[in-house]
Amino acid sequence: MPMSAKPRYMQLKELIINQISSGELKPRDRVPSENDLVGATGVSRMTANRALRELNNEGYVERVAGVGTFVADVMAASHVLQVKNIADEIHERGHAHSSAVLRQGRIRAAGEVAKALHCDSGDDVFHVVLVHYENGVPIQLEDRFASAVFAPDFLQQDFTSVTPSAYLSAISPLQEAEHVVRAAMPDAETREHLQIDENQPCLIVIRRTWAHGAPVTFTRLYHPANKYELAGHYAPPGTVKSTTADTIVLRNIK
Amino acid sequence: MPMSAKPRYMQLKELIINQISSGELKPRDRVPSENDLVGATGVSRMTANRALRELNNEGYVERVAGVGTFVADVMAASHVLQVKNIADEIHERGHAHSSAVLRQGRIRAAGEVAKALHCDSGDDVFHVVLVHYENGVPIQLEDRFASAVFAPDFLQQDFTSVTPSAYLSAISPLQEAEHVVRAAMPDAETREHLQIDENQPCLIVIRRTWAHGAPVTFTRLYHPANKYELAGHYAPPGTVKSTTADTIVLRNIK
DNA sequence: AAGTGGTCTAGACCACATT
DNA sequence: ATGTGGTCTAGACCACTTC
Repeated sequence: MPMSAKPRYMQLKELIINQISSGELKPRDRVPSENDLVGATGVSRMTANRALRELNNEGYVERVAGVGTFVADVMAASHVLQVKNIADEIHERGHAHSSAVLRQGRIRAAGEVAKALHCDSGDDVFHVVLVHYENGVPIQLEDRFASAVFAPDFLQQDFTSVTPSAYLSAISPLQEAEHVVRAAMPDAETREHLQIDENQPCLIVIRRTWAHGAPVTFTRLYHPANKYELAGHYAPPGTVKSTTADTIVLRNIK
Repeated sequence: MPMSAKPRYMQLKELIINQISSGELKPRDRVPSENDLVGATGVSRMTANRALRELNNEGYVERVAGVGTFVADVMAASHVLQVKNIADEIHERGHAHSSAVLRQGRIRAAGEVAKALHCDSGDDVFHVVLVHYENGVPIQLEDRFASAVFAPDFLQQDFTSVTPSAYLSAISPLQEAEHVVRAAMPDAETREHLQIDENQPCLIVIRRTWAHGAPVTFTRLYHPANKYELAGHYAPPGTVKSTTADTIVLRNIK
């Protein structure tokens, strides 16, 4: 009965998306099979198939023939503009990653930070500053704020072994991301931490991520402009099946 | 008869993609309807429907209920990392766009340019340099090289009325794009053209686009870093139906 | 053997555009 | 009136994994 405004496959999709968004279904959880949906909702199998197939194409779930359908892992994986872990990027280049934590604590949100995280000035948020090294060369200063309610164990983490990005991704899949890329001259402190040459700018990536409809992290990433650049490649869908979104990664210049 | 390696809907998709890639089907051309495919290939309508529906999701075609299916316009439109026309961006902000052509001619490809366009050193390529102004303020220096075989009328265009980007998009839909974002100090000439303050870096976007499997343009875009930034937003598929890829636009700071 | 996803069929009804 | 896409059904066969 296509009386209802929305088609049935769409209703099924929204049903499952809501369960994922609310946390009712967590990453790696099993999603109702096509036959489950047929039995539970009375649709035909083709309709259930379309719902799950589209959720798969959109990155919400993973399907394995003969096994089942599962909530997509970690995050909408390669979807969110390749929010790749800096440590993974470095390891993929065959280099050694290390990092130093300059600060890890609690801070009162104010101004830009409060605005970015949708909280009131004076609210407690977590704050971590660390420098990432590639083969001992500093390549990124990470200045990150995280909502306290979202990541209660934030202060107990050892961010030299698991990056903040990896830790936060493990807590909950990110659902939305906002990026800003800027160029600017570094201040004295940044220049020292990144060992930036005199008169060299830095490339700044500002990122905000959402989970469950609310912003959870606000991060500023500073990179020495003469050593690193952002690279992105887009190929038409279908040629590569892995992702529908563009991928952008930080890479060495030259 | 699912004897063939590839599923039939996939074969149909590839058939149509090939016709688009080869230029046999041009933007706005009518694509065979579902019933056409049923009659021509003997598949069921559901199979033809899936092929065309997926091509639509992937941006190759546009479908209009009651009318027909057509090759997607201009380019995989919003797909290629929102390769938006700078003039359109400025107009969307309600501002006035103007531009000045500094150079428009033929040049022998060499070094980086030859490599980027996959042609031999010494081959002729077109070269245009122009400055774009927003309300009279210079915001972008465009340094563009275009394959001569791809755009034979390049030298006859008036790029102050139609930007090179718009002109090239109209010739053929772009199929692949590569971006690099860097920060660097401008050289003296660039600083003068963009009226960049002393000691201010610029944000550089380097873009290469493909059509029909070969690179056709290679462009360097320089922006005053204290006035402009790149902003991108990613929302999960399904929430917004327009595009599956991220969108990144140049925008004012503050 | 049972369950899963992957695909395909041959019908069907609908809302909508064009003619 | 015809053709279009949009959706849905109730079956079917297959390859695969798990038990």
